[in-house]
Amino acid sequence: MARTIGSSGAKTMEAISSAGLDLIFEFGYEGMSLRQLAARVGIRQGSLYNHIQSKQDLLLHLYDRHMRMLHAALDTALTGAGPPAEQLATFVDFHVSYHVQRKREVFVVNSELRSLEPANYGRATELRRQYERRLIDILDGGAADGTFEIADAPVTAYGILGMLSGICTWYDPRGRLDRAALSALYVDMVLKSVRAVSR
Amino acid sequence: MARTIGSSGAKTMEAISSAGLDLIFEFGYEGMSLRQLAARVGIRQGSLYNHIQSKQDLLLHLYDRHMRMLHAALDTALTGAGPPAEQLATFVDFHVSYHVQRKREVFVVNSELRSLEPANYGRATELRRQYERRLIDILDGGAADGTFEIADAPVTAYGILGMLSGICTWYDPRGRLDRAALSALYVDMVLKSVRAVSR
DNA sequence: GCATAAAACAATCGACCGTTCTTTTCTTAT
DNA sequence: ATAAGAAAAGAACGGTCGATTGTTTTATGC
Repeated sequence: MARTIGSSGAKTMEAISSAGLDLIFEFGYEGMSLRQLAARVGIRQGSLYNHIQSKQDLLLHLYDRHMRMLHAALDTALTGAGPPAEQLATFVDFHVSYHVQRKREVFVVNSELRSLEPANYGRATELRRQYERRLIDILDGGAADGTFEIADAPVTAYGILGMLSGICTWYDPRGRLDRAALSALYVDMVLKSVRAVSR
Repeated sequence: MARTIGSSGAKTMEAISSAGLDLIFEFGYEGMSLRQLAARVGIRQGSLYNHIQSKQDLLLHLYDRHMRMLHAALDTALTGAGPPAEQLATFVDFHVSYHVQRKREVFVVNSELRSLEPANYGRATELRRQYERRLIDILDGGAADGTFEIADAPVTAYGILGMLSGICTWYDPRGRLDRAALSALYVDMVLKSVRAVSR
């Protein structure tokens, strides 16, 4: 026996990415073994190397894919947003929704940065820095026209992002709050925290 | 050669805990090897087992030690705090200060929970739940007497804790803000976010 | 100062790690 | 129909892992 009926490269790579995300979410990058991953995909461990160059390469692939999606989705969400308060509300709503829908991706990206090798780490943090920059710019804009009261835009941004990013560590879709209620709650909190007039 | 001059059980265990914290902070629990740890402590790897039962036991030890300190320190900080707004301000100030001073402990505890075996995991999350409970109670108190406007106390608490706990992932003591300034900024943000009258 | 316990050593275990290589089978374009 | 290439199986590799054992050395209480 060797190659099984119906196998296809693209589908297998997608299965590897998806299962890899699950396993890293559950056990961490170091804690996941390629044998585990192969077993879950339904192939032998050696066969993984028809699709990835190395374990590190898989992590980088997952990271890049996620960050590209995140930036693109944020672009779409912010298109046509008006004054700073509305921009901020839109940003928060987007961020919450994205984190609820993609818990695993976000958690992996936030917690496994340190497992990236130095060369990859630099590029990865730069992508994250760009994302943070988007929020800082919104805060600066609101501070400039007097909408917001902010002591330090970057630190405020880190605080907001920390608050929202924590969601993926505890949110349970079967819980008390649905996505919309959660988003509304956090939009309200954030706007108040920078003393913006609520929409 | 065997036991070295000046060796002492308690001192060695302390060195193991300290070095273990550093290594887990840097490489993660799965990423740290006991050989690495022993080398940093200055003993052979087998000698570690004179002080710990297993690698897992070390992680649990670090977790317990940290949580006990955290609860005790919070008790002290909250002693004699007055009305809800002051309690909340005290809580935030305490939490920020603690996170700044004990970056490594907090990061390890927050990010390596999943590496605890099921039996240990349950007890560990219970300790964390108790800590969250302290904040939820403060929020409930403020909501009851009209000081705070809160949609959902637990979710608000998770938001606040996420915001503050993120500090240990980016804070640099050599940076723009010192501990006091950082604390003041976050106290202000949190109080405003629940629409409490500032002190 | 001697007996006992504590703490370090060296050596080793089996298991598992990421990765490579060869062989076989399936798919697809001609 | 067939050749070519992709994708799988499967065996094997050198290393490293956490953990155990037996021995030797040091510290300490009587």
